[in-house]
Amino acid sequence: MEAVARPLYLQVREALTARIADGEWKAGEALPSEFALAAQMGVSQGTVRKALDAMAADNLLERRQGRGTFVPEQTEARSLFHFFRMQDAAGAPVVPTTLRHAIERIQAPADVARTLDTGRRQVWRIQRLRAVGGRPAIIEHIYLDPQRFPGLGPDTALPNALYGYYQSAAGVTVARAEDSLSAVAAAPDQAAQLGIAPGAPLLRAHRVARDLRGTAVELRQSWFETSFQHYQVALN
Amino acid sequence: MEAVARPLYLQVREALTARIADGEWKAGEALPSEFALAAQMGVSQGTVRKALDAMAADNLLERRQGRGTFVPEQTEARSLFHFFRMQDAAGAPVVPTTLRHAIERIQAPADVARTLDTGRRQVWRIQRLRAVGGRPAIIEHIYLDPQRFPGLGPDTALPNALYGYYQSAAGVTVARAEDSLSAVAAAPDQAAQLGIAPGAPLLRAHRVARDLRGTAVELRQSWFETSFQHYQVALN
DNA sequence: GAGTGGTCTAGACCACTGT
DNA sequence: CAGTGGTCTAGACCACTCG
Repeated sequence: MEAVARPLYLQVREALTARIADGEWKAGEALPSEFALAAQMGVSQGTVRKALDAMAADNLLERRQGRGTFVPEQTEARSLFHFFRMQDAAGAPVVPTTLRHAIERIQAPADVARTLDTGRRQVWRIQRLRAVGGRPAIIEHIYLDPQRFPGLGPDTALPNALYGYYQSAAGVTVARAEDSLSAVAAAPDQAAQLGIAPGAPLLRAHRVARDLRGTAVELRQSWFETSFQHYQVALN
Repeated sequence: MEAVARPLYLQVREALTARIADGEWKAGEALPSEFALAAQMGVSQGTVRKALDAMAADNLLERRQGRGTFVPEQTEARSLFHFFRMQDAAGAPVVPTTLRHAIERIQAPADVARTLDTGRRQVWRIQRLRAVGGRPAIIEHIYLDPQRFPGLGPDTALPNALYGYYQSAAGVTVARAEDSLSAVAAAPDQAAQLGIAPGAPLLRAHRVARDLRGTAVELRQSWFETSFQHYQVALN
């Protein structure tokens, strides 16, 4: 049984995605020109263009007229724009800072082990308390597979935006994520950290982040104090 | 001062969007073929195709190979898929039913009047209590401008999915929306309606829905009881 | 079989970037 | 200036739908 032939431009797209995932071009570097890629892959320039345009639409590439086609860098601004949806009452993006964090190696909870496919191995858990406008506002629990993040340790210094760190330190590119949102009551220890009353409402986000190949690389739980910030979603 | 010439395919896209908004083709009807449109508008078929593809990507059109290019109908399935993001614990889409509703004409709160641009006029407010799996789970307050919905009255029978009603009864197509999410404590009357404890956490969504021209046509506040359903968001 | 959108190619010209 | 992506055109062929 032969699979149905997929369109050429999708094959080109997958081949290029795989080459990026393999590190053939690193973050910030340019791919060869459309004509060069077309010659390499034995297709027309128009077909390469269609593949590149589709990848750019999914934020897997950045095209700059007159310069080239680039593998995006997970800069802090880019991470915030794509993967952080909190805005203040005026609709302006919110930039959180980290007040404190802790990194531990723990036995993976069942759902974490299942999602990250870590089997019986231990996982890293990063806990962070983050502030918005100087005020404690976000609690995060982040789970990572030590096999994919060998450089991580209890004393690793972490930047504000983790996805840039994943990329530069472990070669892991977060390409997309899914958030599952609900409202929960603040537990006593959460309330103490955030300086609010126990039982006060918090917005909880359960996130699975995936790399270019679609493999889950991060599981994150966040609790947001939403009296002065909102989670913004565009629907169309 | 002449504005910079925009690309032809964007001009084509805007012209077609305006013609759809004007009702030249109604929901469910097909546009002329690519070649016919190209001849009409004096551009090549490839340029029309680029405009149509972009509109299809934004859910403004539906293309079906061998059949034609259609103006989408706001069926219940489509509305749910595009504008309702609740899923149950298993990740399956949730289909709410309406338990009861009330339609009143009220003085518009300031933010409603500003968003819908109704000035000093009164507005319609639709209140609904909705159930998921037979269990009260969602409270909605929906604000509409009577000038855009002249057929609406206190005794109007409403279907489950309002956006289909907007389209068929008032010729208003909801093309996109923005949700702003936060967590709040249930007020006593809300708790009573939902059968939960006062102060229990609810997920609140503040929505502005816009038509094809980008004009705000609906303002909606929803409160979700999220112990058995979640608001799902894809990020990329 | 006629008509539709989907794919693929080829080539021309424009707009922007860096040297 | 050379090289890049962006736009526009033209034409061929394929896959699907319907009568």
